[in-house]
Amino acid sequence: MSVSERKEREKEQRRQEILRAAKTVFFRNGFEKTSMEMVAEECQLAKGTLYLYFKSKEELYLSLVEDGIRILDEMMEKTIAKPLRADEKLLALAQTYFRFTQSHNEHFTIFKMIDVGTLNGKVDQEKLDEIQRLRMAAFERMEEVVAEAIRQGAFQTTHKPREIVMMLWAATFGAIMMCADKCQQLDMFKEVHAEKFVMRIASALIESFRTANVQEEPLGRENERKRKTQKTVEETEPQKSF
Amino acid sequence: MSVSERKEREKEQRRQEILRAAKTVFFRNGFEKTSMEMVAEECQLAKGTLYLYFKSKEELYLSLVEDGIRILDEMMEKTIAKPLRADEKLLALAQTYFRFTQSHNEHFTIFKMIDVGTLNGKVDQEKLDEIQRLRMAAFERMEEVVAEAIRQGAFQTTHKPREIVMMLWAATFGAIMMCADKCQQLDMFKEVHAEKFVMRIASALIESFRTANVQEEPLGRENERKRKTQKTVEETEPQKSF
Amino acid sequence: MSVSERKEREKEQRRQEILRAAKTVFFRNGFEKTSMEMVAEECQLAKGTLYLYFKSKEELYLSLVEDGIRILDEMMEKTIAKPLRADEKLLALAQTYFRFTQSHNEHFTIFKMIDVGTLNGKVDQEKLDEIQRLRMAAFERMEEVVAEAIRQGAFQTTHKPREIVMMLWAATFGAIMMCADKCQQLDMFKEVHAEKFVMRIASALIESFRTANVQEEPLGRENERKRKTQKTVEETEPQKSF
Amino acid sequence: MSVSERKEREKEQRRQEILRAAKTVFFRNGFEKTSMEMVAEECQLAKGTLYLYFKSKEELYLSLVEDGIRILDEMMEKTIAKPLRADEKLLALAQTYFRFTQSHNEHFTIFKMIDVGTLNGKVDQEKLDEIQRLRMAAFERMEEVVAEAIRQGAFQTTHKPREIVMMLWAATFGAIMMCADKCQQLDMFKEVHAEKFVMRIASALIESFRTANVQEEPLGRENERKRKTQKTVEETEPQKSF
DNA sequence: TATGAATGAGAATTCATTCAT
DNA sequence: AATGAATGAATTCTCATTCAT
Repeated sequence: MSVSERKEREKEQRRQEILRAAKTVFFRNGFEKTSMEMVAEECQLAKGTLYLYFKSKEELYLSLVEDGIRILDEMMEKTIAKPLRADEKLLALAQTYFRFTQSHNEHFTIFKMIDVGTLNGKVDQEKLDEIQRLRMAAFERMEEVVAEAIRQGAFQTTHKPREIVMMLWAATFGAIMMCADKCQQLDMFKEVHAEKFVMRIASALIESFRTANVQEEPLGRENERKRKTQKTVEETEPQKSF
Repeated sequence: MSVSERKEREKEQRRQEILRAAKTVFFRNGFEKTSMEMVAEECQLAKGTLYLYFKSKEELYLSLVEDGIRILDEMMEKTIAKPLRADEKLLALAQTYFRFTQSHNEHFTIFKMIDVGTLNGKVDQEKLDEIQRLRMAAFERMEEVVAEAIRQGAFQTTHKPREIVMMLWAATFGAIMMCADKCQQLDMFKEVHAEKFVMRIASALIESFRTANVQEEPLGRENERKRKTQKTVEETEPQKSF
Repeated sequence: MSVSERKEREKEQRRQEILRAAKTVFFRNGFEKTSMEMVAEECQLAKGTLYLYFKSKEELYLSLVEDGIRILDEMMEKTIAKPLRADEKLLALAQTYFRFTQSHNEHFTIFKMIDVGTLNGKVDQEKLDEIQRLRMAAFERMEEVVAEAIRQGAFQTTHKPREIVMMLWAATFGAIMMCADKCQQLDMFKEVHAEKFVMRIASALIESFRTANVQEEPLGRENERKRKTQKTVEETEPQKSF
Repeated sequence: MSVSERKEREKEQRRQEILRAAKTVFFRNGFEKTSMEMVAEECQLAKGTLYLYFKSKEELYLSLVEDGIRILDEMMEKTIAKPLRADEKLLALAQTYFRFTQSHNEHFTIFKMIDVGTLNGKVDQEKLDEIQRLRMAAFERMEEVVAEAIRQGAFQTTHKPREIVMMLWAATFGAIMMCADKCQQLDMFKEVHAEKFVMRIASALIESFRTANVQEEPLGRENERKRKTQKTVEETEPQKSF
């Protein structure tokens, strides 16, 4: 037993070492400009060995994405566990997302490299599903927090919890992207204090949930077809309010 | 004259035809996974012909980006020209951005695919500068609108106009990204009415600018170093408010 | 008549202009690295036009070679016409060859670019023959000079005139090549006075023809087969004299 | 050890096999007209494999040149080691050069095909330097032989040893070139016994070194500028003697 | 006659993946 | 399990030549 256990452990270590190397070089060069040869060199293994641990370059990439998501997930879990009010937690979660992109810049940069969708057919569907599941789980946890905030009366909004999470997530993501290096970053964004910037957007949104907006209506697209036909002002002219 | 004019026009048409084909296939496969061969096939020309109109694959790609930015720029200009109040214009601009991403989905998708690093040294710096200039110009126009809103007393915020534009832009971008097809889109986003979603986020932000937030401080990073040393709660713990 | 004459003249001028342009760019870039496009640009004509005057890139090249040979031929003719003793003329001819390579460096460099033999099948055999004929003619004229030198008693050698010309030509050619730029020139040759160097070699050889060398035997290979079989020392060991 | 040794040996053999194939096809077609595909076919390997052994087509070519020079160098070394008088050795060296061009015709032909410009920037400067060094070394060894001949009183010439080597080398090279197959060889040269021809020229030159030529002056170009200005007869008119 | 747009057959090189050892 | 040599399809780009105008 002890022998096979050690072997198992060593195998896992090797796998981790490959992932580390891949993270380094993918981050440095991007997905397409990184060759398996480069990964092999970085971790001092032979090219062929990589294929004992990962079925393809795509699968290696996807494993990194998975790792990154797990890390983010754990960070968010810890934040949720903190003794804060529900509405405070939401802001803290935005901060957590931002801090993840800073402390795990490689992982975040790697996320952005390719659309996971492109990998369809090149990797186990199973693995893609697992990632989708992980991301959903994070969302659901956040929904819980929002639901609590509503129960506690912190939010008066008529939006559903899920919608609130989506809005918060989207805005936070946009803020982070704009500040991220390695993007087609506009000069002006180089000068802002990234964390403050992200937090300001997130808290502005959260603030807006505290007071009910009477014009709020569901964000769903159920009645979309009908609307299309009647061509309301709303679709052709800017909406002046909600 | 007439002959050379016609030739000129035909040449421009051919160029446009290549751009159309390129847009189609770059949109479908992304930059790296698209070969010049594929573009050539799409527009029924020989591979070599493409090089009569574009110096390299990178330049062809960048021309698409440039076109897209010009289109967006024009759309935004028209919105700004509308007889609306300044604060209404800001919302209308967010909508314009969104509508651009819908009606010119290929262009928008192509924006996102760009990895600036790939283009370095392969494209005229001139062209890159021109694009940067266009993007800056759009921002500056939006700043004007914000400045007007402040002058009109619609916004009480102490933020500088530029900061407001950045926040609005970032949030809108994030919202659009989350709803965009080709992203690692989460299932839940498939179910929202994209335009409403984007507009809701934008208007929530705009709303927050109407009332001064007393805790507001500049977003710049000037005093970053000092802060680093004194390690305030703000940097290690989630901020509870602004 | 006058009209067709003018046309004829213009056509010839155009041809010359193309040749001039080709000479310039072939010299600058070499045969392979020169494209017809470059030639066209240099002479401000369209690519297609070049093919009205020259059947192919190879034929254009060969025409340059032909021109060069004609120039050299004329220069040699003038030298031969000078009122010098026959043996002096031979030295003068070596000098003429050298001076041709200096004053018509482009032509000479172009000579060396490709083996004329490689053009077989890519150009009119006729043209190849014409070039061969021109080169032979030059040789025959030199033979005449040598024959005269022998008749005048300047040379005591038992070599046939043709052999003497060949030796002189070969040595002169070698000397010029060694001093030529654009070759894989050894450093040391950069420091010699090229003309003196060439002339010294030529005159050393000419000097050697003044006195009969008793061991001289014909340079022909008639009896080669026989020799091969008997394997003399001469073939395996260095010959100590002739 | 034995395993890795065998692998090492096999790898070297493969390298040699590629070099052999490359020699064959480069010899047949020249550098530009040979494609890596052709080399690959000749040695029954895949195109990509060539790049495991040679960084580029240029490097493969240069390796052949290097090999050739090494072979010639060894042959010359053996000749120099022979128990001959210094002046006899010089003749023997010319013969050695000639014999190299016969027994290693491919290598010699490949020498001539090289257009150094093509290799610039595509090959390790180191390798180019090594080749330059090898060629210089050969020259220096020959200089030694000449210096000895002078010490032994065989040569009365006032030329410096280096100049003598250069003259001998240039003339021998010219003679060999004229007889070489793949050149724009004149018909008449097909009929001479190449070795005799080469040797005759070399020995004529060597003979001329035995007796001092009173008019000898240094071949250097130190005082070139002065001469340019005073425009002596020597520069415009053929020199009648030395 | 002159043009120059279009062609399409290559060229060099890269690299994910396989497989014999 | 680990290796790394070998593969060969794919990619970008070039250019001599043709041909409709």
